[in-house]
Amino acid sequence: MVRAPCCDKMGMKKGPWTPQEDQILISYVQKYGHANWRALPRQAGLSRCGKSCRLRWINYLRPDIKRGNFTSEEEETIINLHEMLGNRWSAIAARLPGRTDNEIKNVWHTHLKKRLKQYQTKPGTKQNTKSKPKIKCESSDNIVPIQSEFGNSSSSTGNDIPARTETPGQTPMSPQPSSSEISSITNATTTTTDREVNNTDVKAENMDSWEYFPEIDESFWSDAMSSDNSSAPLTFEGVSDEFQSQVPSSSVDAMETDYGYGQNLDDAMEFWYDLFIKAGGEQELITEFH
DNA sequence: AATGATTACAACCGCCTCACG
DNA sequence: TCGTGAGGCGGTTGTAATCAT
Repeated sequence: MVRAPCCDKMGMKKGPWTPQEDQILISYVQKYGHANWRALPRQAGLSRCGKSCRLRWINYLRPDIKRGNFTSEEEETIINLHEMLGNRWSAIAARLPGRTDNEIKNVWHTHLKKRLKQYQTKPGTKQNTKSKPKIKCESSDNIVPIQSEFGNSSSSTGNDIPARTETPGQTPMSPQPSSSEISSITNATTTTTDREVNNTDVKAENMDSWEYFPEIDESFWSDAMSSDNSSAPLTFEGVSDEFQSQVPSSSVDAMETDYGYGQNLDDAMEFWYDLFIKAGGEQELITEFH
């Protein structure tokens, strides 16, 4: 089914929004809500299509939007979530309050991807056999995976990194990144993040390695997908006893709260993957899903 | 100061999913 | 079951701002 874009309608304005249009949209949404985006512009007196109004509201005008630069902690979170979720920007945004999928997508493409690729392509960089890039963090023993193969992440554009020279206030790009350089990418050492949990639990065993997280290949996901039970909640009993023994029940409770546990297969996969990562366990400990 | 290159980000486009009749 | 409309998502583009030469 092919449908003409709604903005093709005659008279629909395109391009940047004016402050007046913003004010009209804000006033209308605050007064009447946005139950029907398609009807909204006509009712509000805007010469925009509903899709444009929705986008403007969600990405810019919402009162809970957090403006300003991303913090290093937020960037680290994006990197970690992208490692797990791939280009599922809305899913990543759901875990970053006040940030939109569009904003995260932009910061990924303009900042993070290029920086990570810079490190990835440097010869002599220690990588594992599957060439998954790893970044060594400021505290010397904090190591974070940057991209995964199964994440189908956005490194396929083939664009070269521009040979831009360093400028004040800009993140330097040297062939062998120093710890301070790396910290500009992943600088959270005191917040409660996934990686911190990992650090606490696992880092002592991996002090000299670029392998921070255990290797996970695609069989992890294919095993899960092959269960073909997308509507059934995945139970804790669906994971091997050996893995269960590694995970405190309090961790499971907390993760269930975060993930809306059992809603669908994707959620459950994320749930167990995160749990698996936090536990610092070995891949083979998750062998089947119910 | 001029100009071209690069970056940052708002906005658009097309496709997909889901609800509903 | 199928067609349709609407919302949502990810990819891409347009352009203003910034920087380097």
